[in-house]
Amino acid sequence: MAGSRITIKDLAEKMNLSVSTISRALHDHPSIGKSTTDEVKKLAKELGYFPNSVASNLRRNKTHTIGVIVPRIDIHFHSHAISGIEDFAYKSGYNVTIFQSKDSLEREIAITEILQTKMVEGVIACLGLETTNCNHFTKFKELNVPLVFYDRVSKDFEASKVVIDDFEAAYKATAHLVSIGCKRISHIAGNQKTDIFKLRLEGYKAALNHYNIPVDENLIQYTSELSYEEGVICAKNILKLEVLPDGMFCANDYTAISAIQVFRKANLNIPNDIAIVGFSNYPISKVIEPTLTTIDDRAFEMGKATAKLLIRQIEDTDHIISSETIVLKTDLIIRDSTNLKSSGRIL
Amino acid sequence: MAGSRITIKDLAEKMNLSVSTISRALHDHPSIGKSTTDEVKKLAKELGYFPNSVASNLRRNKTHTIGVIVPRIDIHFHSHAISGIEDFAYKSGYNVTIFQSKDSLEREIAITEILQTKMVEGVIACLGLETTNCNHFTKFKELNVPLVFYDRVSKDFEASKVVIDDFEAAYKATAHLVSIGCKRISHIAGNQKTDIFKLRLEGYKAALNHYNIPVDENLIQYTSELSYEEGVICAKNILKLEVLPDGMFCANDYTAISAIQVFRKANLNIPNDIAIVGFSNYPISKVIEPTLTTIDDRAFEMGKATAKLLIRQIEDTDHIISSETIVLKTDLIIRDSTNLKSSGRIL
DNA sequence: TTGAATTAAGCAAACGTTTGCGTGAATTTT
DNA sequence: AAAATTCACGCAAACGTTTGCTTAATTCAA
Repeated sequence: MAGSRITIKDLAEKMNLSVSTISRALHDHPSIGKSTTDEVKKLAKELGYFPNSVASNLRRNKTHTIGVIVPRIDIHFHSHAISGIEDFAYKSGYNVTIFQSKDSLEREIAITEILQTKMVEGVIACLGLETTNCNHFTKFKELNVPLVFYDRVSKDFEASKVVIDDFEAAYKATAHLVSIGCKRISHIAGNQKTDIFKLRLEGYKAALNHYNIPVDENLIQYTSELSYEEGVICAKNILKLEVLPDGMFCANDYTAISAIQVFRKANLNIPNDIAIVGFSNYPISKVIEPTLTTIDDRAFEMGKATAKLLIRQIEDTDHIISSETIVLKTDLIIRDSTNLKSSGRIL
Repeated sequence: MAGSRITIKDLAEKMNLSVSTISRALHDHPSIGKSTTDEVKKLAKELGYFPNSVASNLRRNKTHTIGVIVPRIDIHFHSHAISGIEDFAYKSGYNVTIFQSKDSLEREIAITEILQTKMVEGVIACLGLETTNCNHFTKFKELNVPLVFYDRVSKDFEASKVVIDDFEAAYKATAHLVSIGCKRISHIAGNQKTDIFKLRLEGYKAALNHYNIPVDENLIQYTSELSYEEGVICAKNILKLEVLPDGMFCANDYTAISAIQVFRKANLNIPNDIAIVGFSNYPISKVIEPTLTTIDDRAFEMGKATAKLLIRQIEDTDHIISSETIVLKTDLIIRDSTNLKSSGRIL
């Protein structure tokens, strides 16, 4: 499509210089005279020359491009992570090419194959739900292209990772419920094929254990996608119990919100009858009524940290780093959904 | 970084064939014998050969890459639009490289310059808030690289565009308020430097005119970013009026929600005291209490339509299309925030 | 049994840069 | 004034593909 793009060759002909001289002049190479350098640049500007980075990439074996694979772009968490990735990458002179796996293993594999052909200098990935093994990522190791996973990572695959401490966050959330006096704490869990949701469940259980509260499987609802709709179903299931819980930790904010609403429609008071903690700090959480206590998952920060780590590995020429795992701190944001009124439950 | 990538040349040497034969065999060129074609492919697979698309791109003058410029990725609307873009592009064999302008004109310009060097085959852009003229996009025209704007477009710049009919949507939203009996309708407006927000204001005014309701500037609140926080301020300003409005059309959902909450805290009933319509159909809108009547802005569809139009133009070899504008229909989604109880206001 | 057509492959240029090496000329050193 | 150094630039290969043009061998038609 490049209509009649000006090339270095054109400049060379116009100036009766060799292409190598032009190239060097444009890069301020010291072996080119100051005056010619200036004239070359001047002419380049006049003619509207701009370099063809594809050619340059080929020759220099560098693309300054990183490939990003996410399940879906339109999920709040990922769009924020991607924003962090793009922002850091841009400032470091890298471009990001984005692919969504749509949680399909097949598509995820196809994407890795595309990335392989594109000479990307690094890859960032967040695993799809269907992904249980990471064999399709080994090619990047073989090719020496740095790879960093974020959020949904594989325990079994040795690679750099950036995660939040889901276990600790869930523990913290559950402990918070205990600390305000909850004795029967329910949990809406995510897909247990995904480590992060497994960890959230484990953190929940660990906190209960620590406070000598028996784990009651009846209080645990499992979902496959943690969708709002699934949350409604889970909450309704909870309502069917003979003895209701007095606290609830949900593996994301959507389910927490649906639970709030189902419970309120059943004339339960949040937090006094059931205190609720979500996970992710979605914008909605500070707007819902009551505002939702939740875990801030640091999506933007995570994206930024991921890009930073990746670029460090790309630019670490002596390949000393083999793999590195960064665990980001989370924050428990306490809001009204766990803010018991003094008139509330007796501790 | 490409450690020891297998190239066509390697295959050629191993098989005592020329590189051109290998290349043709890999592409099922008819002038290569069936048997050699098969053998070449077999060896390619064995050795783990995969093409270097950078080299191929350079030679063929095609990158199958489209560049996307958005203000921010982490805004719900854009993340959905990008999702639509990526999805359609992927299925059509294109990759997307994403940049966020952060609403900075300077950065937007810098991005267009980067894109120019990258041989992208097409560009999709949503203008940043600071962008008032589009001179930095003319280079794409000159280079014959197709360009499609979406959502925030420039009236003065001739190019393909995909938009929703903001005027009609705003008109529809306002008319809906009138239809349920509102007589004093307020508006929270967006940045008037941006066409879409101007159109929303105009649609609002047009509907009032049509129903012979005088436009009262006191009822119109202007914001610069339509943020939640600005919405709170606007709503509080409205509360200071001597005569309160009985309806309100907000240029986005965030401000609508903040208004709902401010009004409720002031002991006003939504919708009976003030009925409220938002804009964009953010996920939060169907979850807030009361659920919010709003305009569905078709973000995903818009992204998809944009990518479709762009790719059509890329592949339209005889460059017949000069520019095309697609206007997407919007839907008014009626929910509780305008669902007057029969016990409500007397019509 | 020729000549023509077909088949299967190779040669080499091209895409636009970058870069190691080479080379005269100008400048400096001794 | 000769030698050494520096300066400013050119030559040509290279990055990995693709592709127009040839070419040699085979097959076919008459």
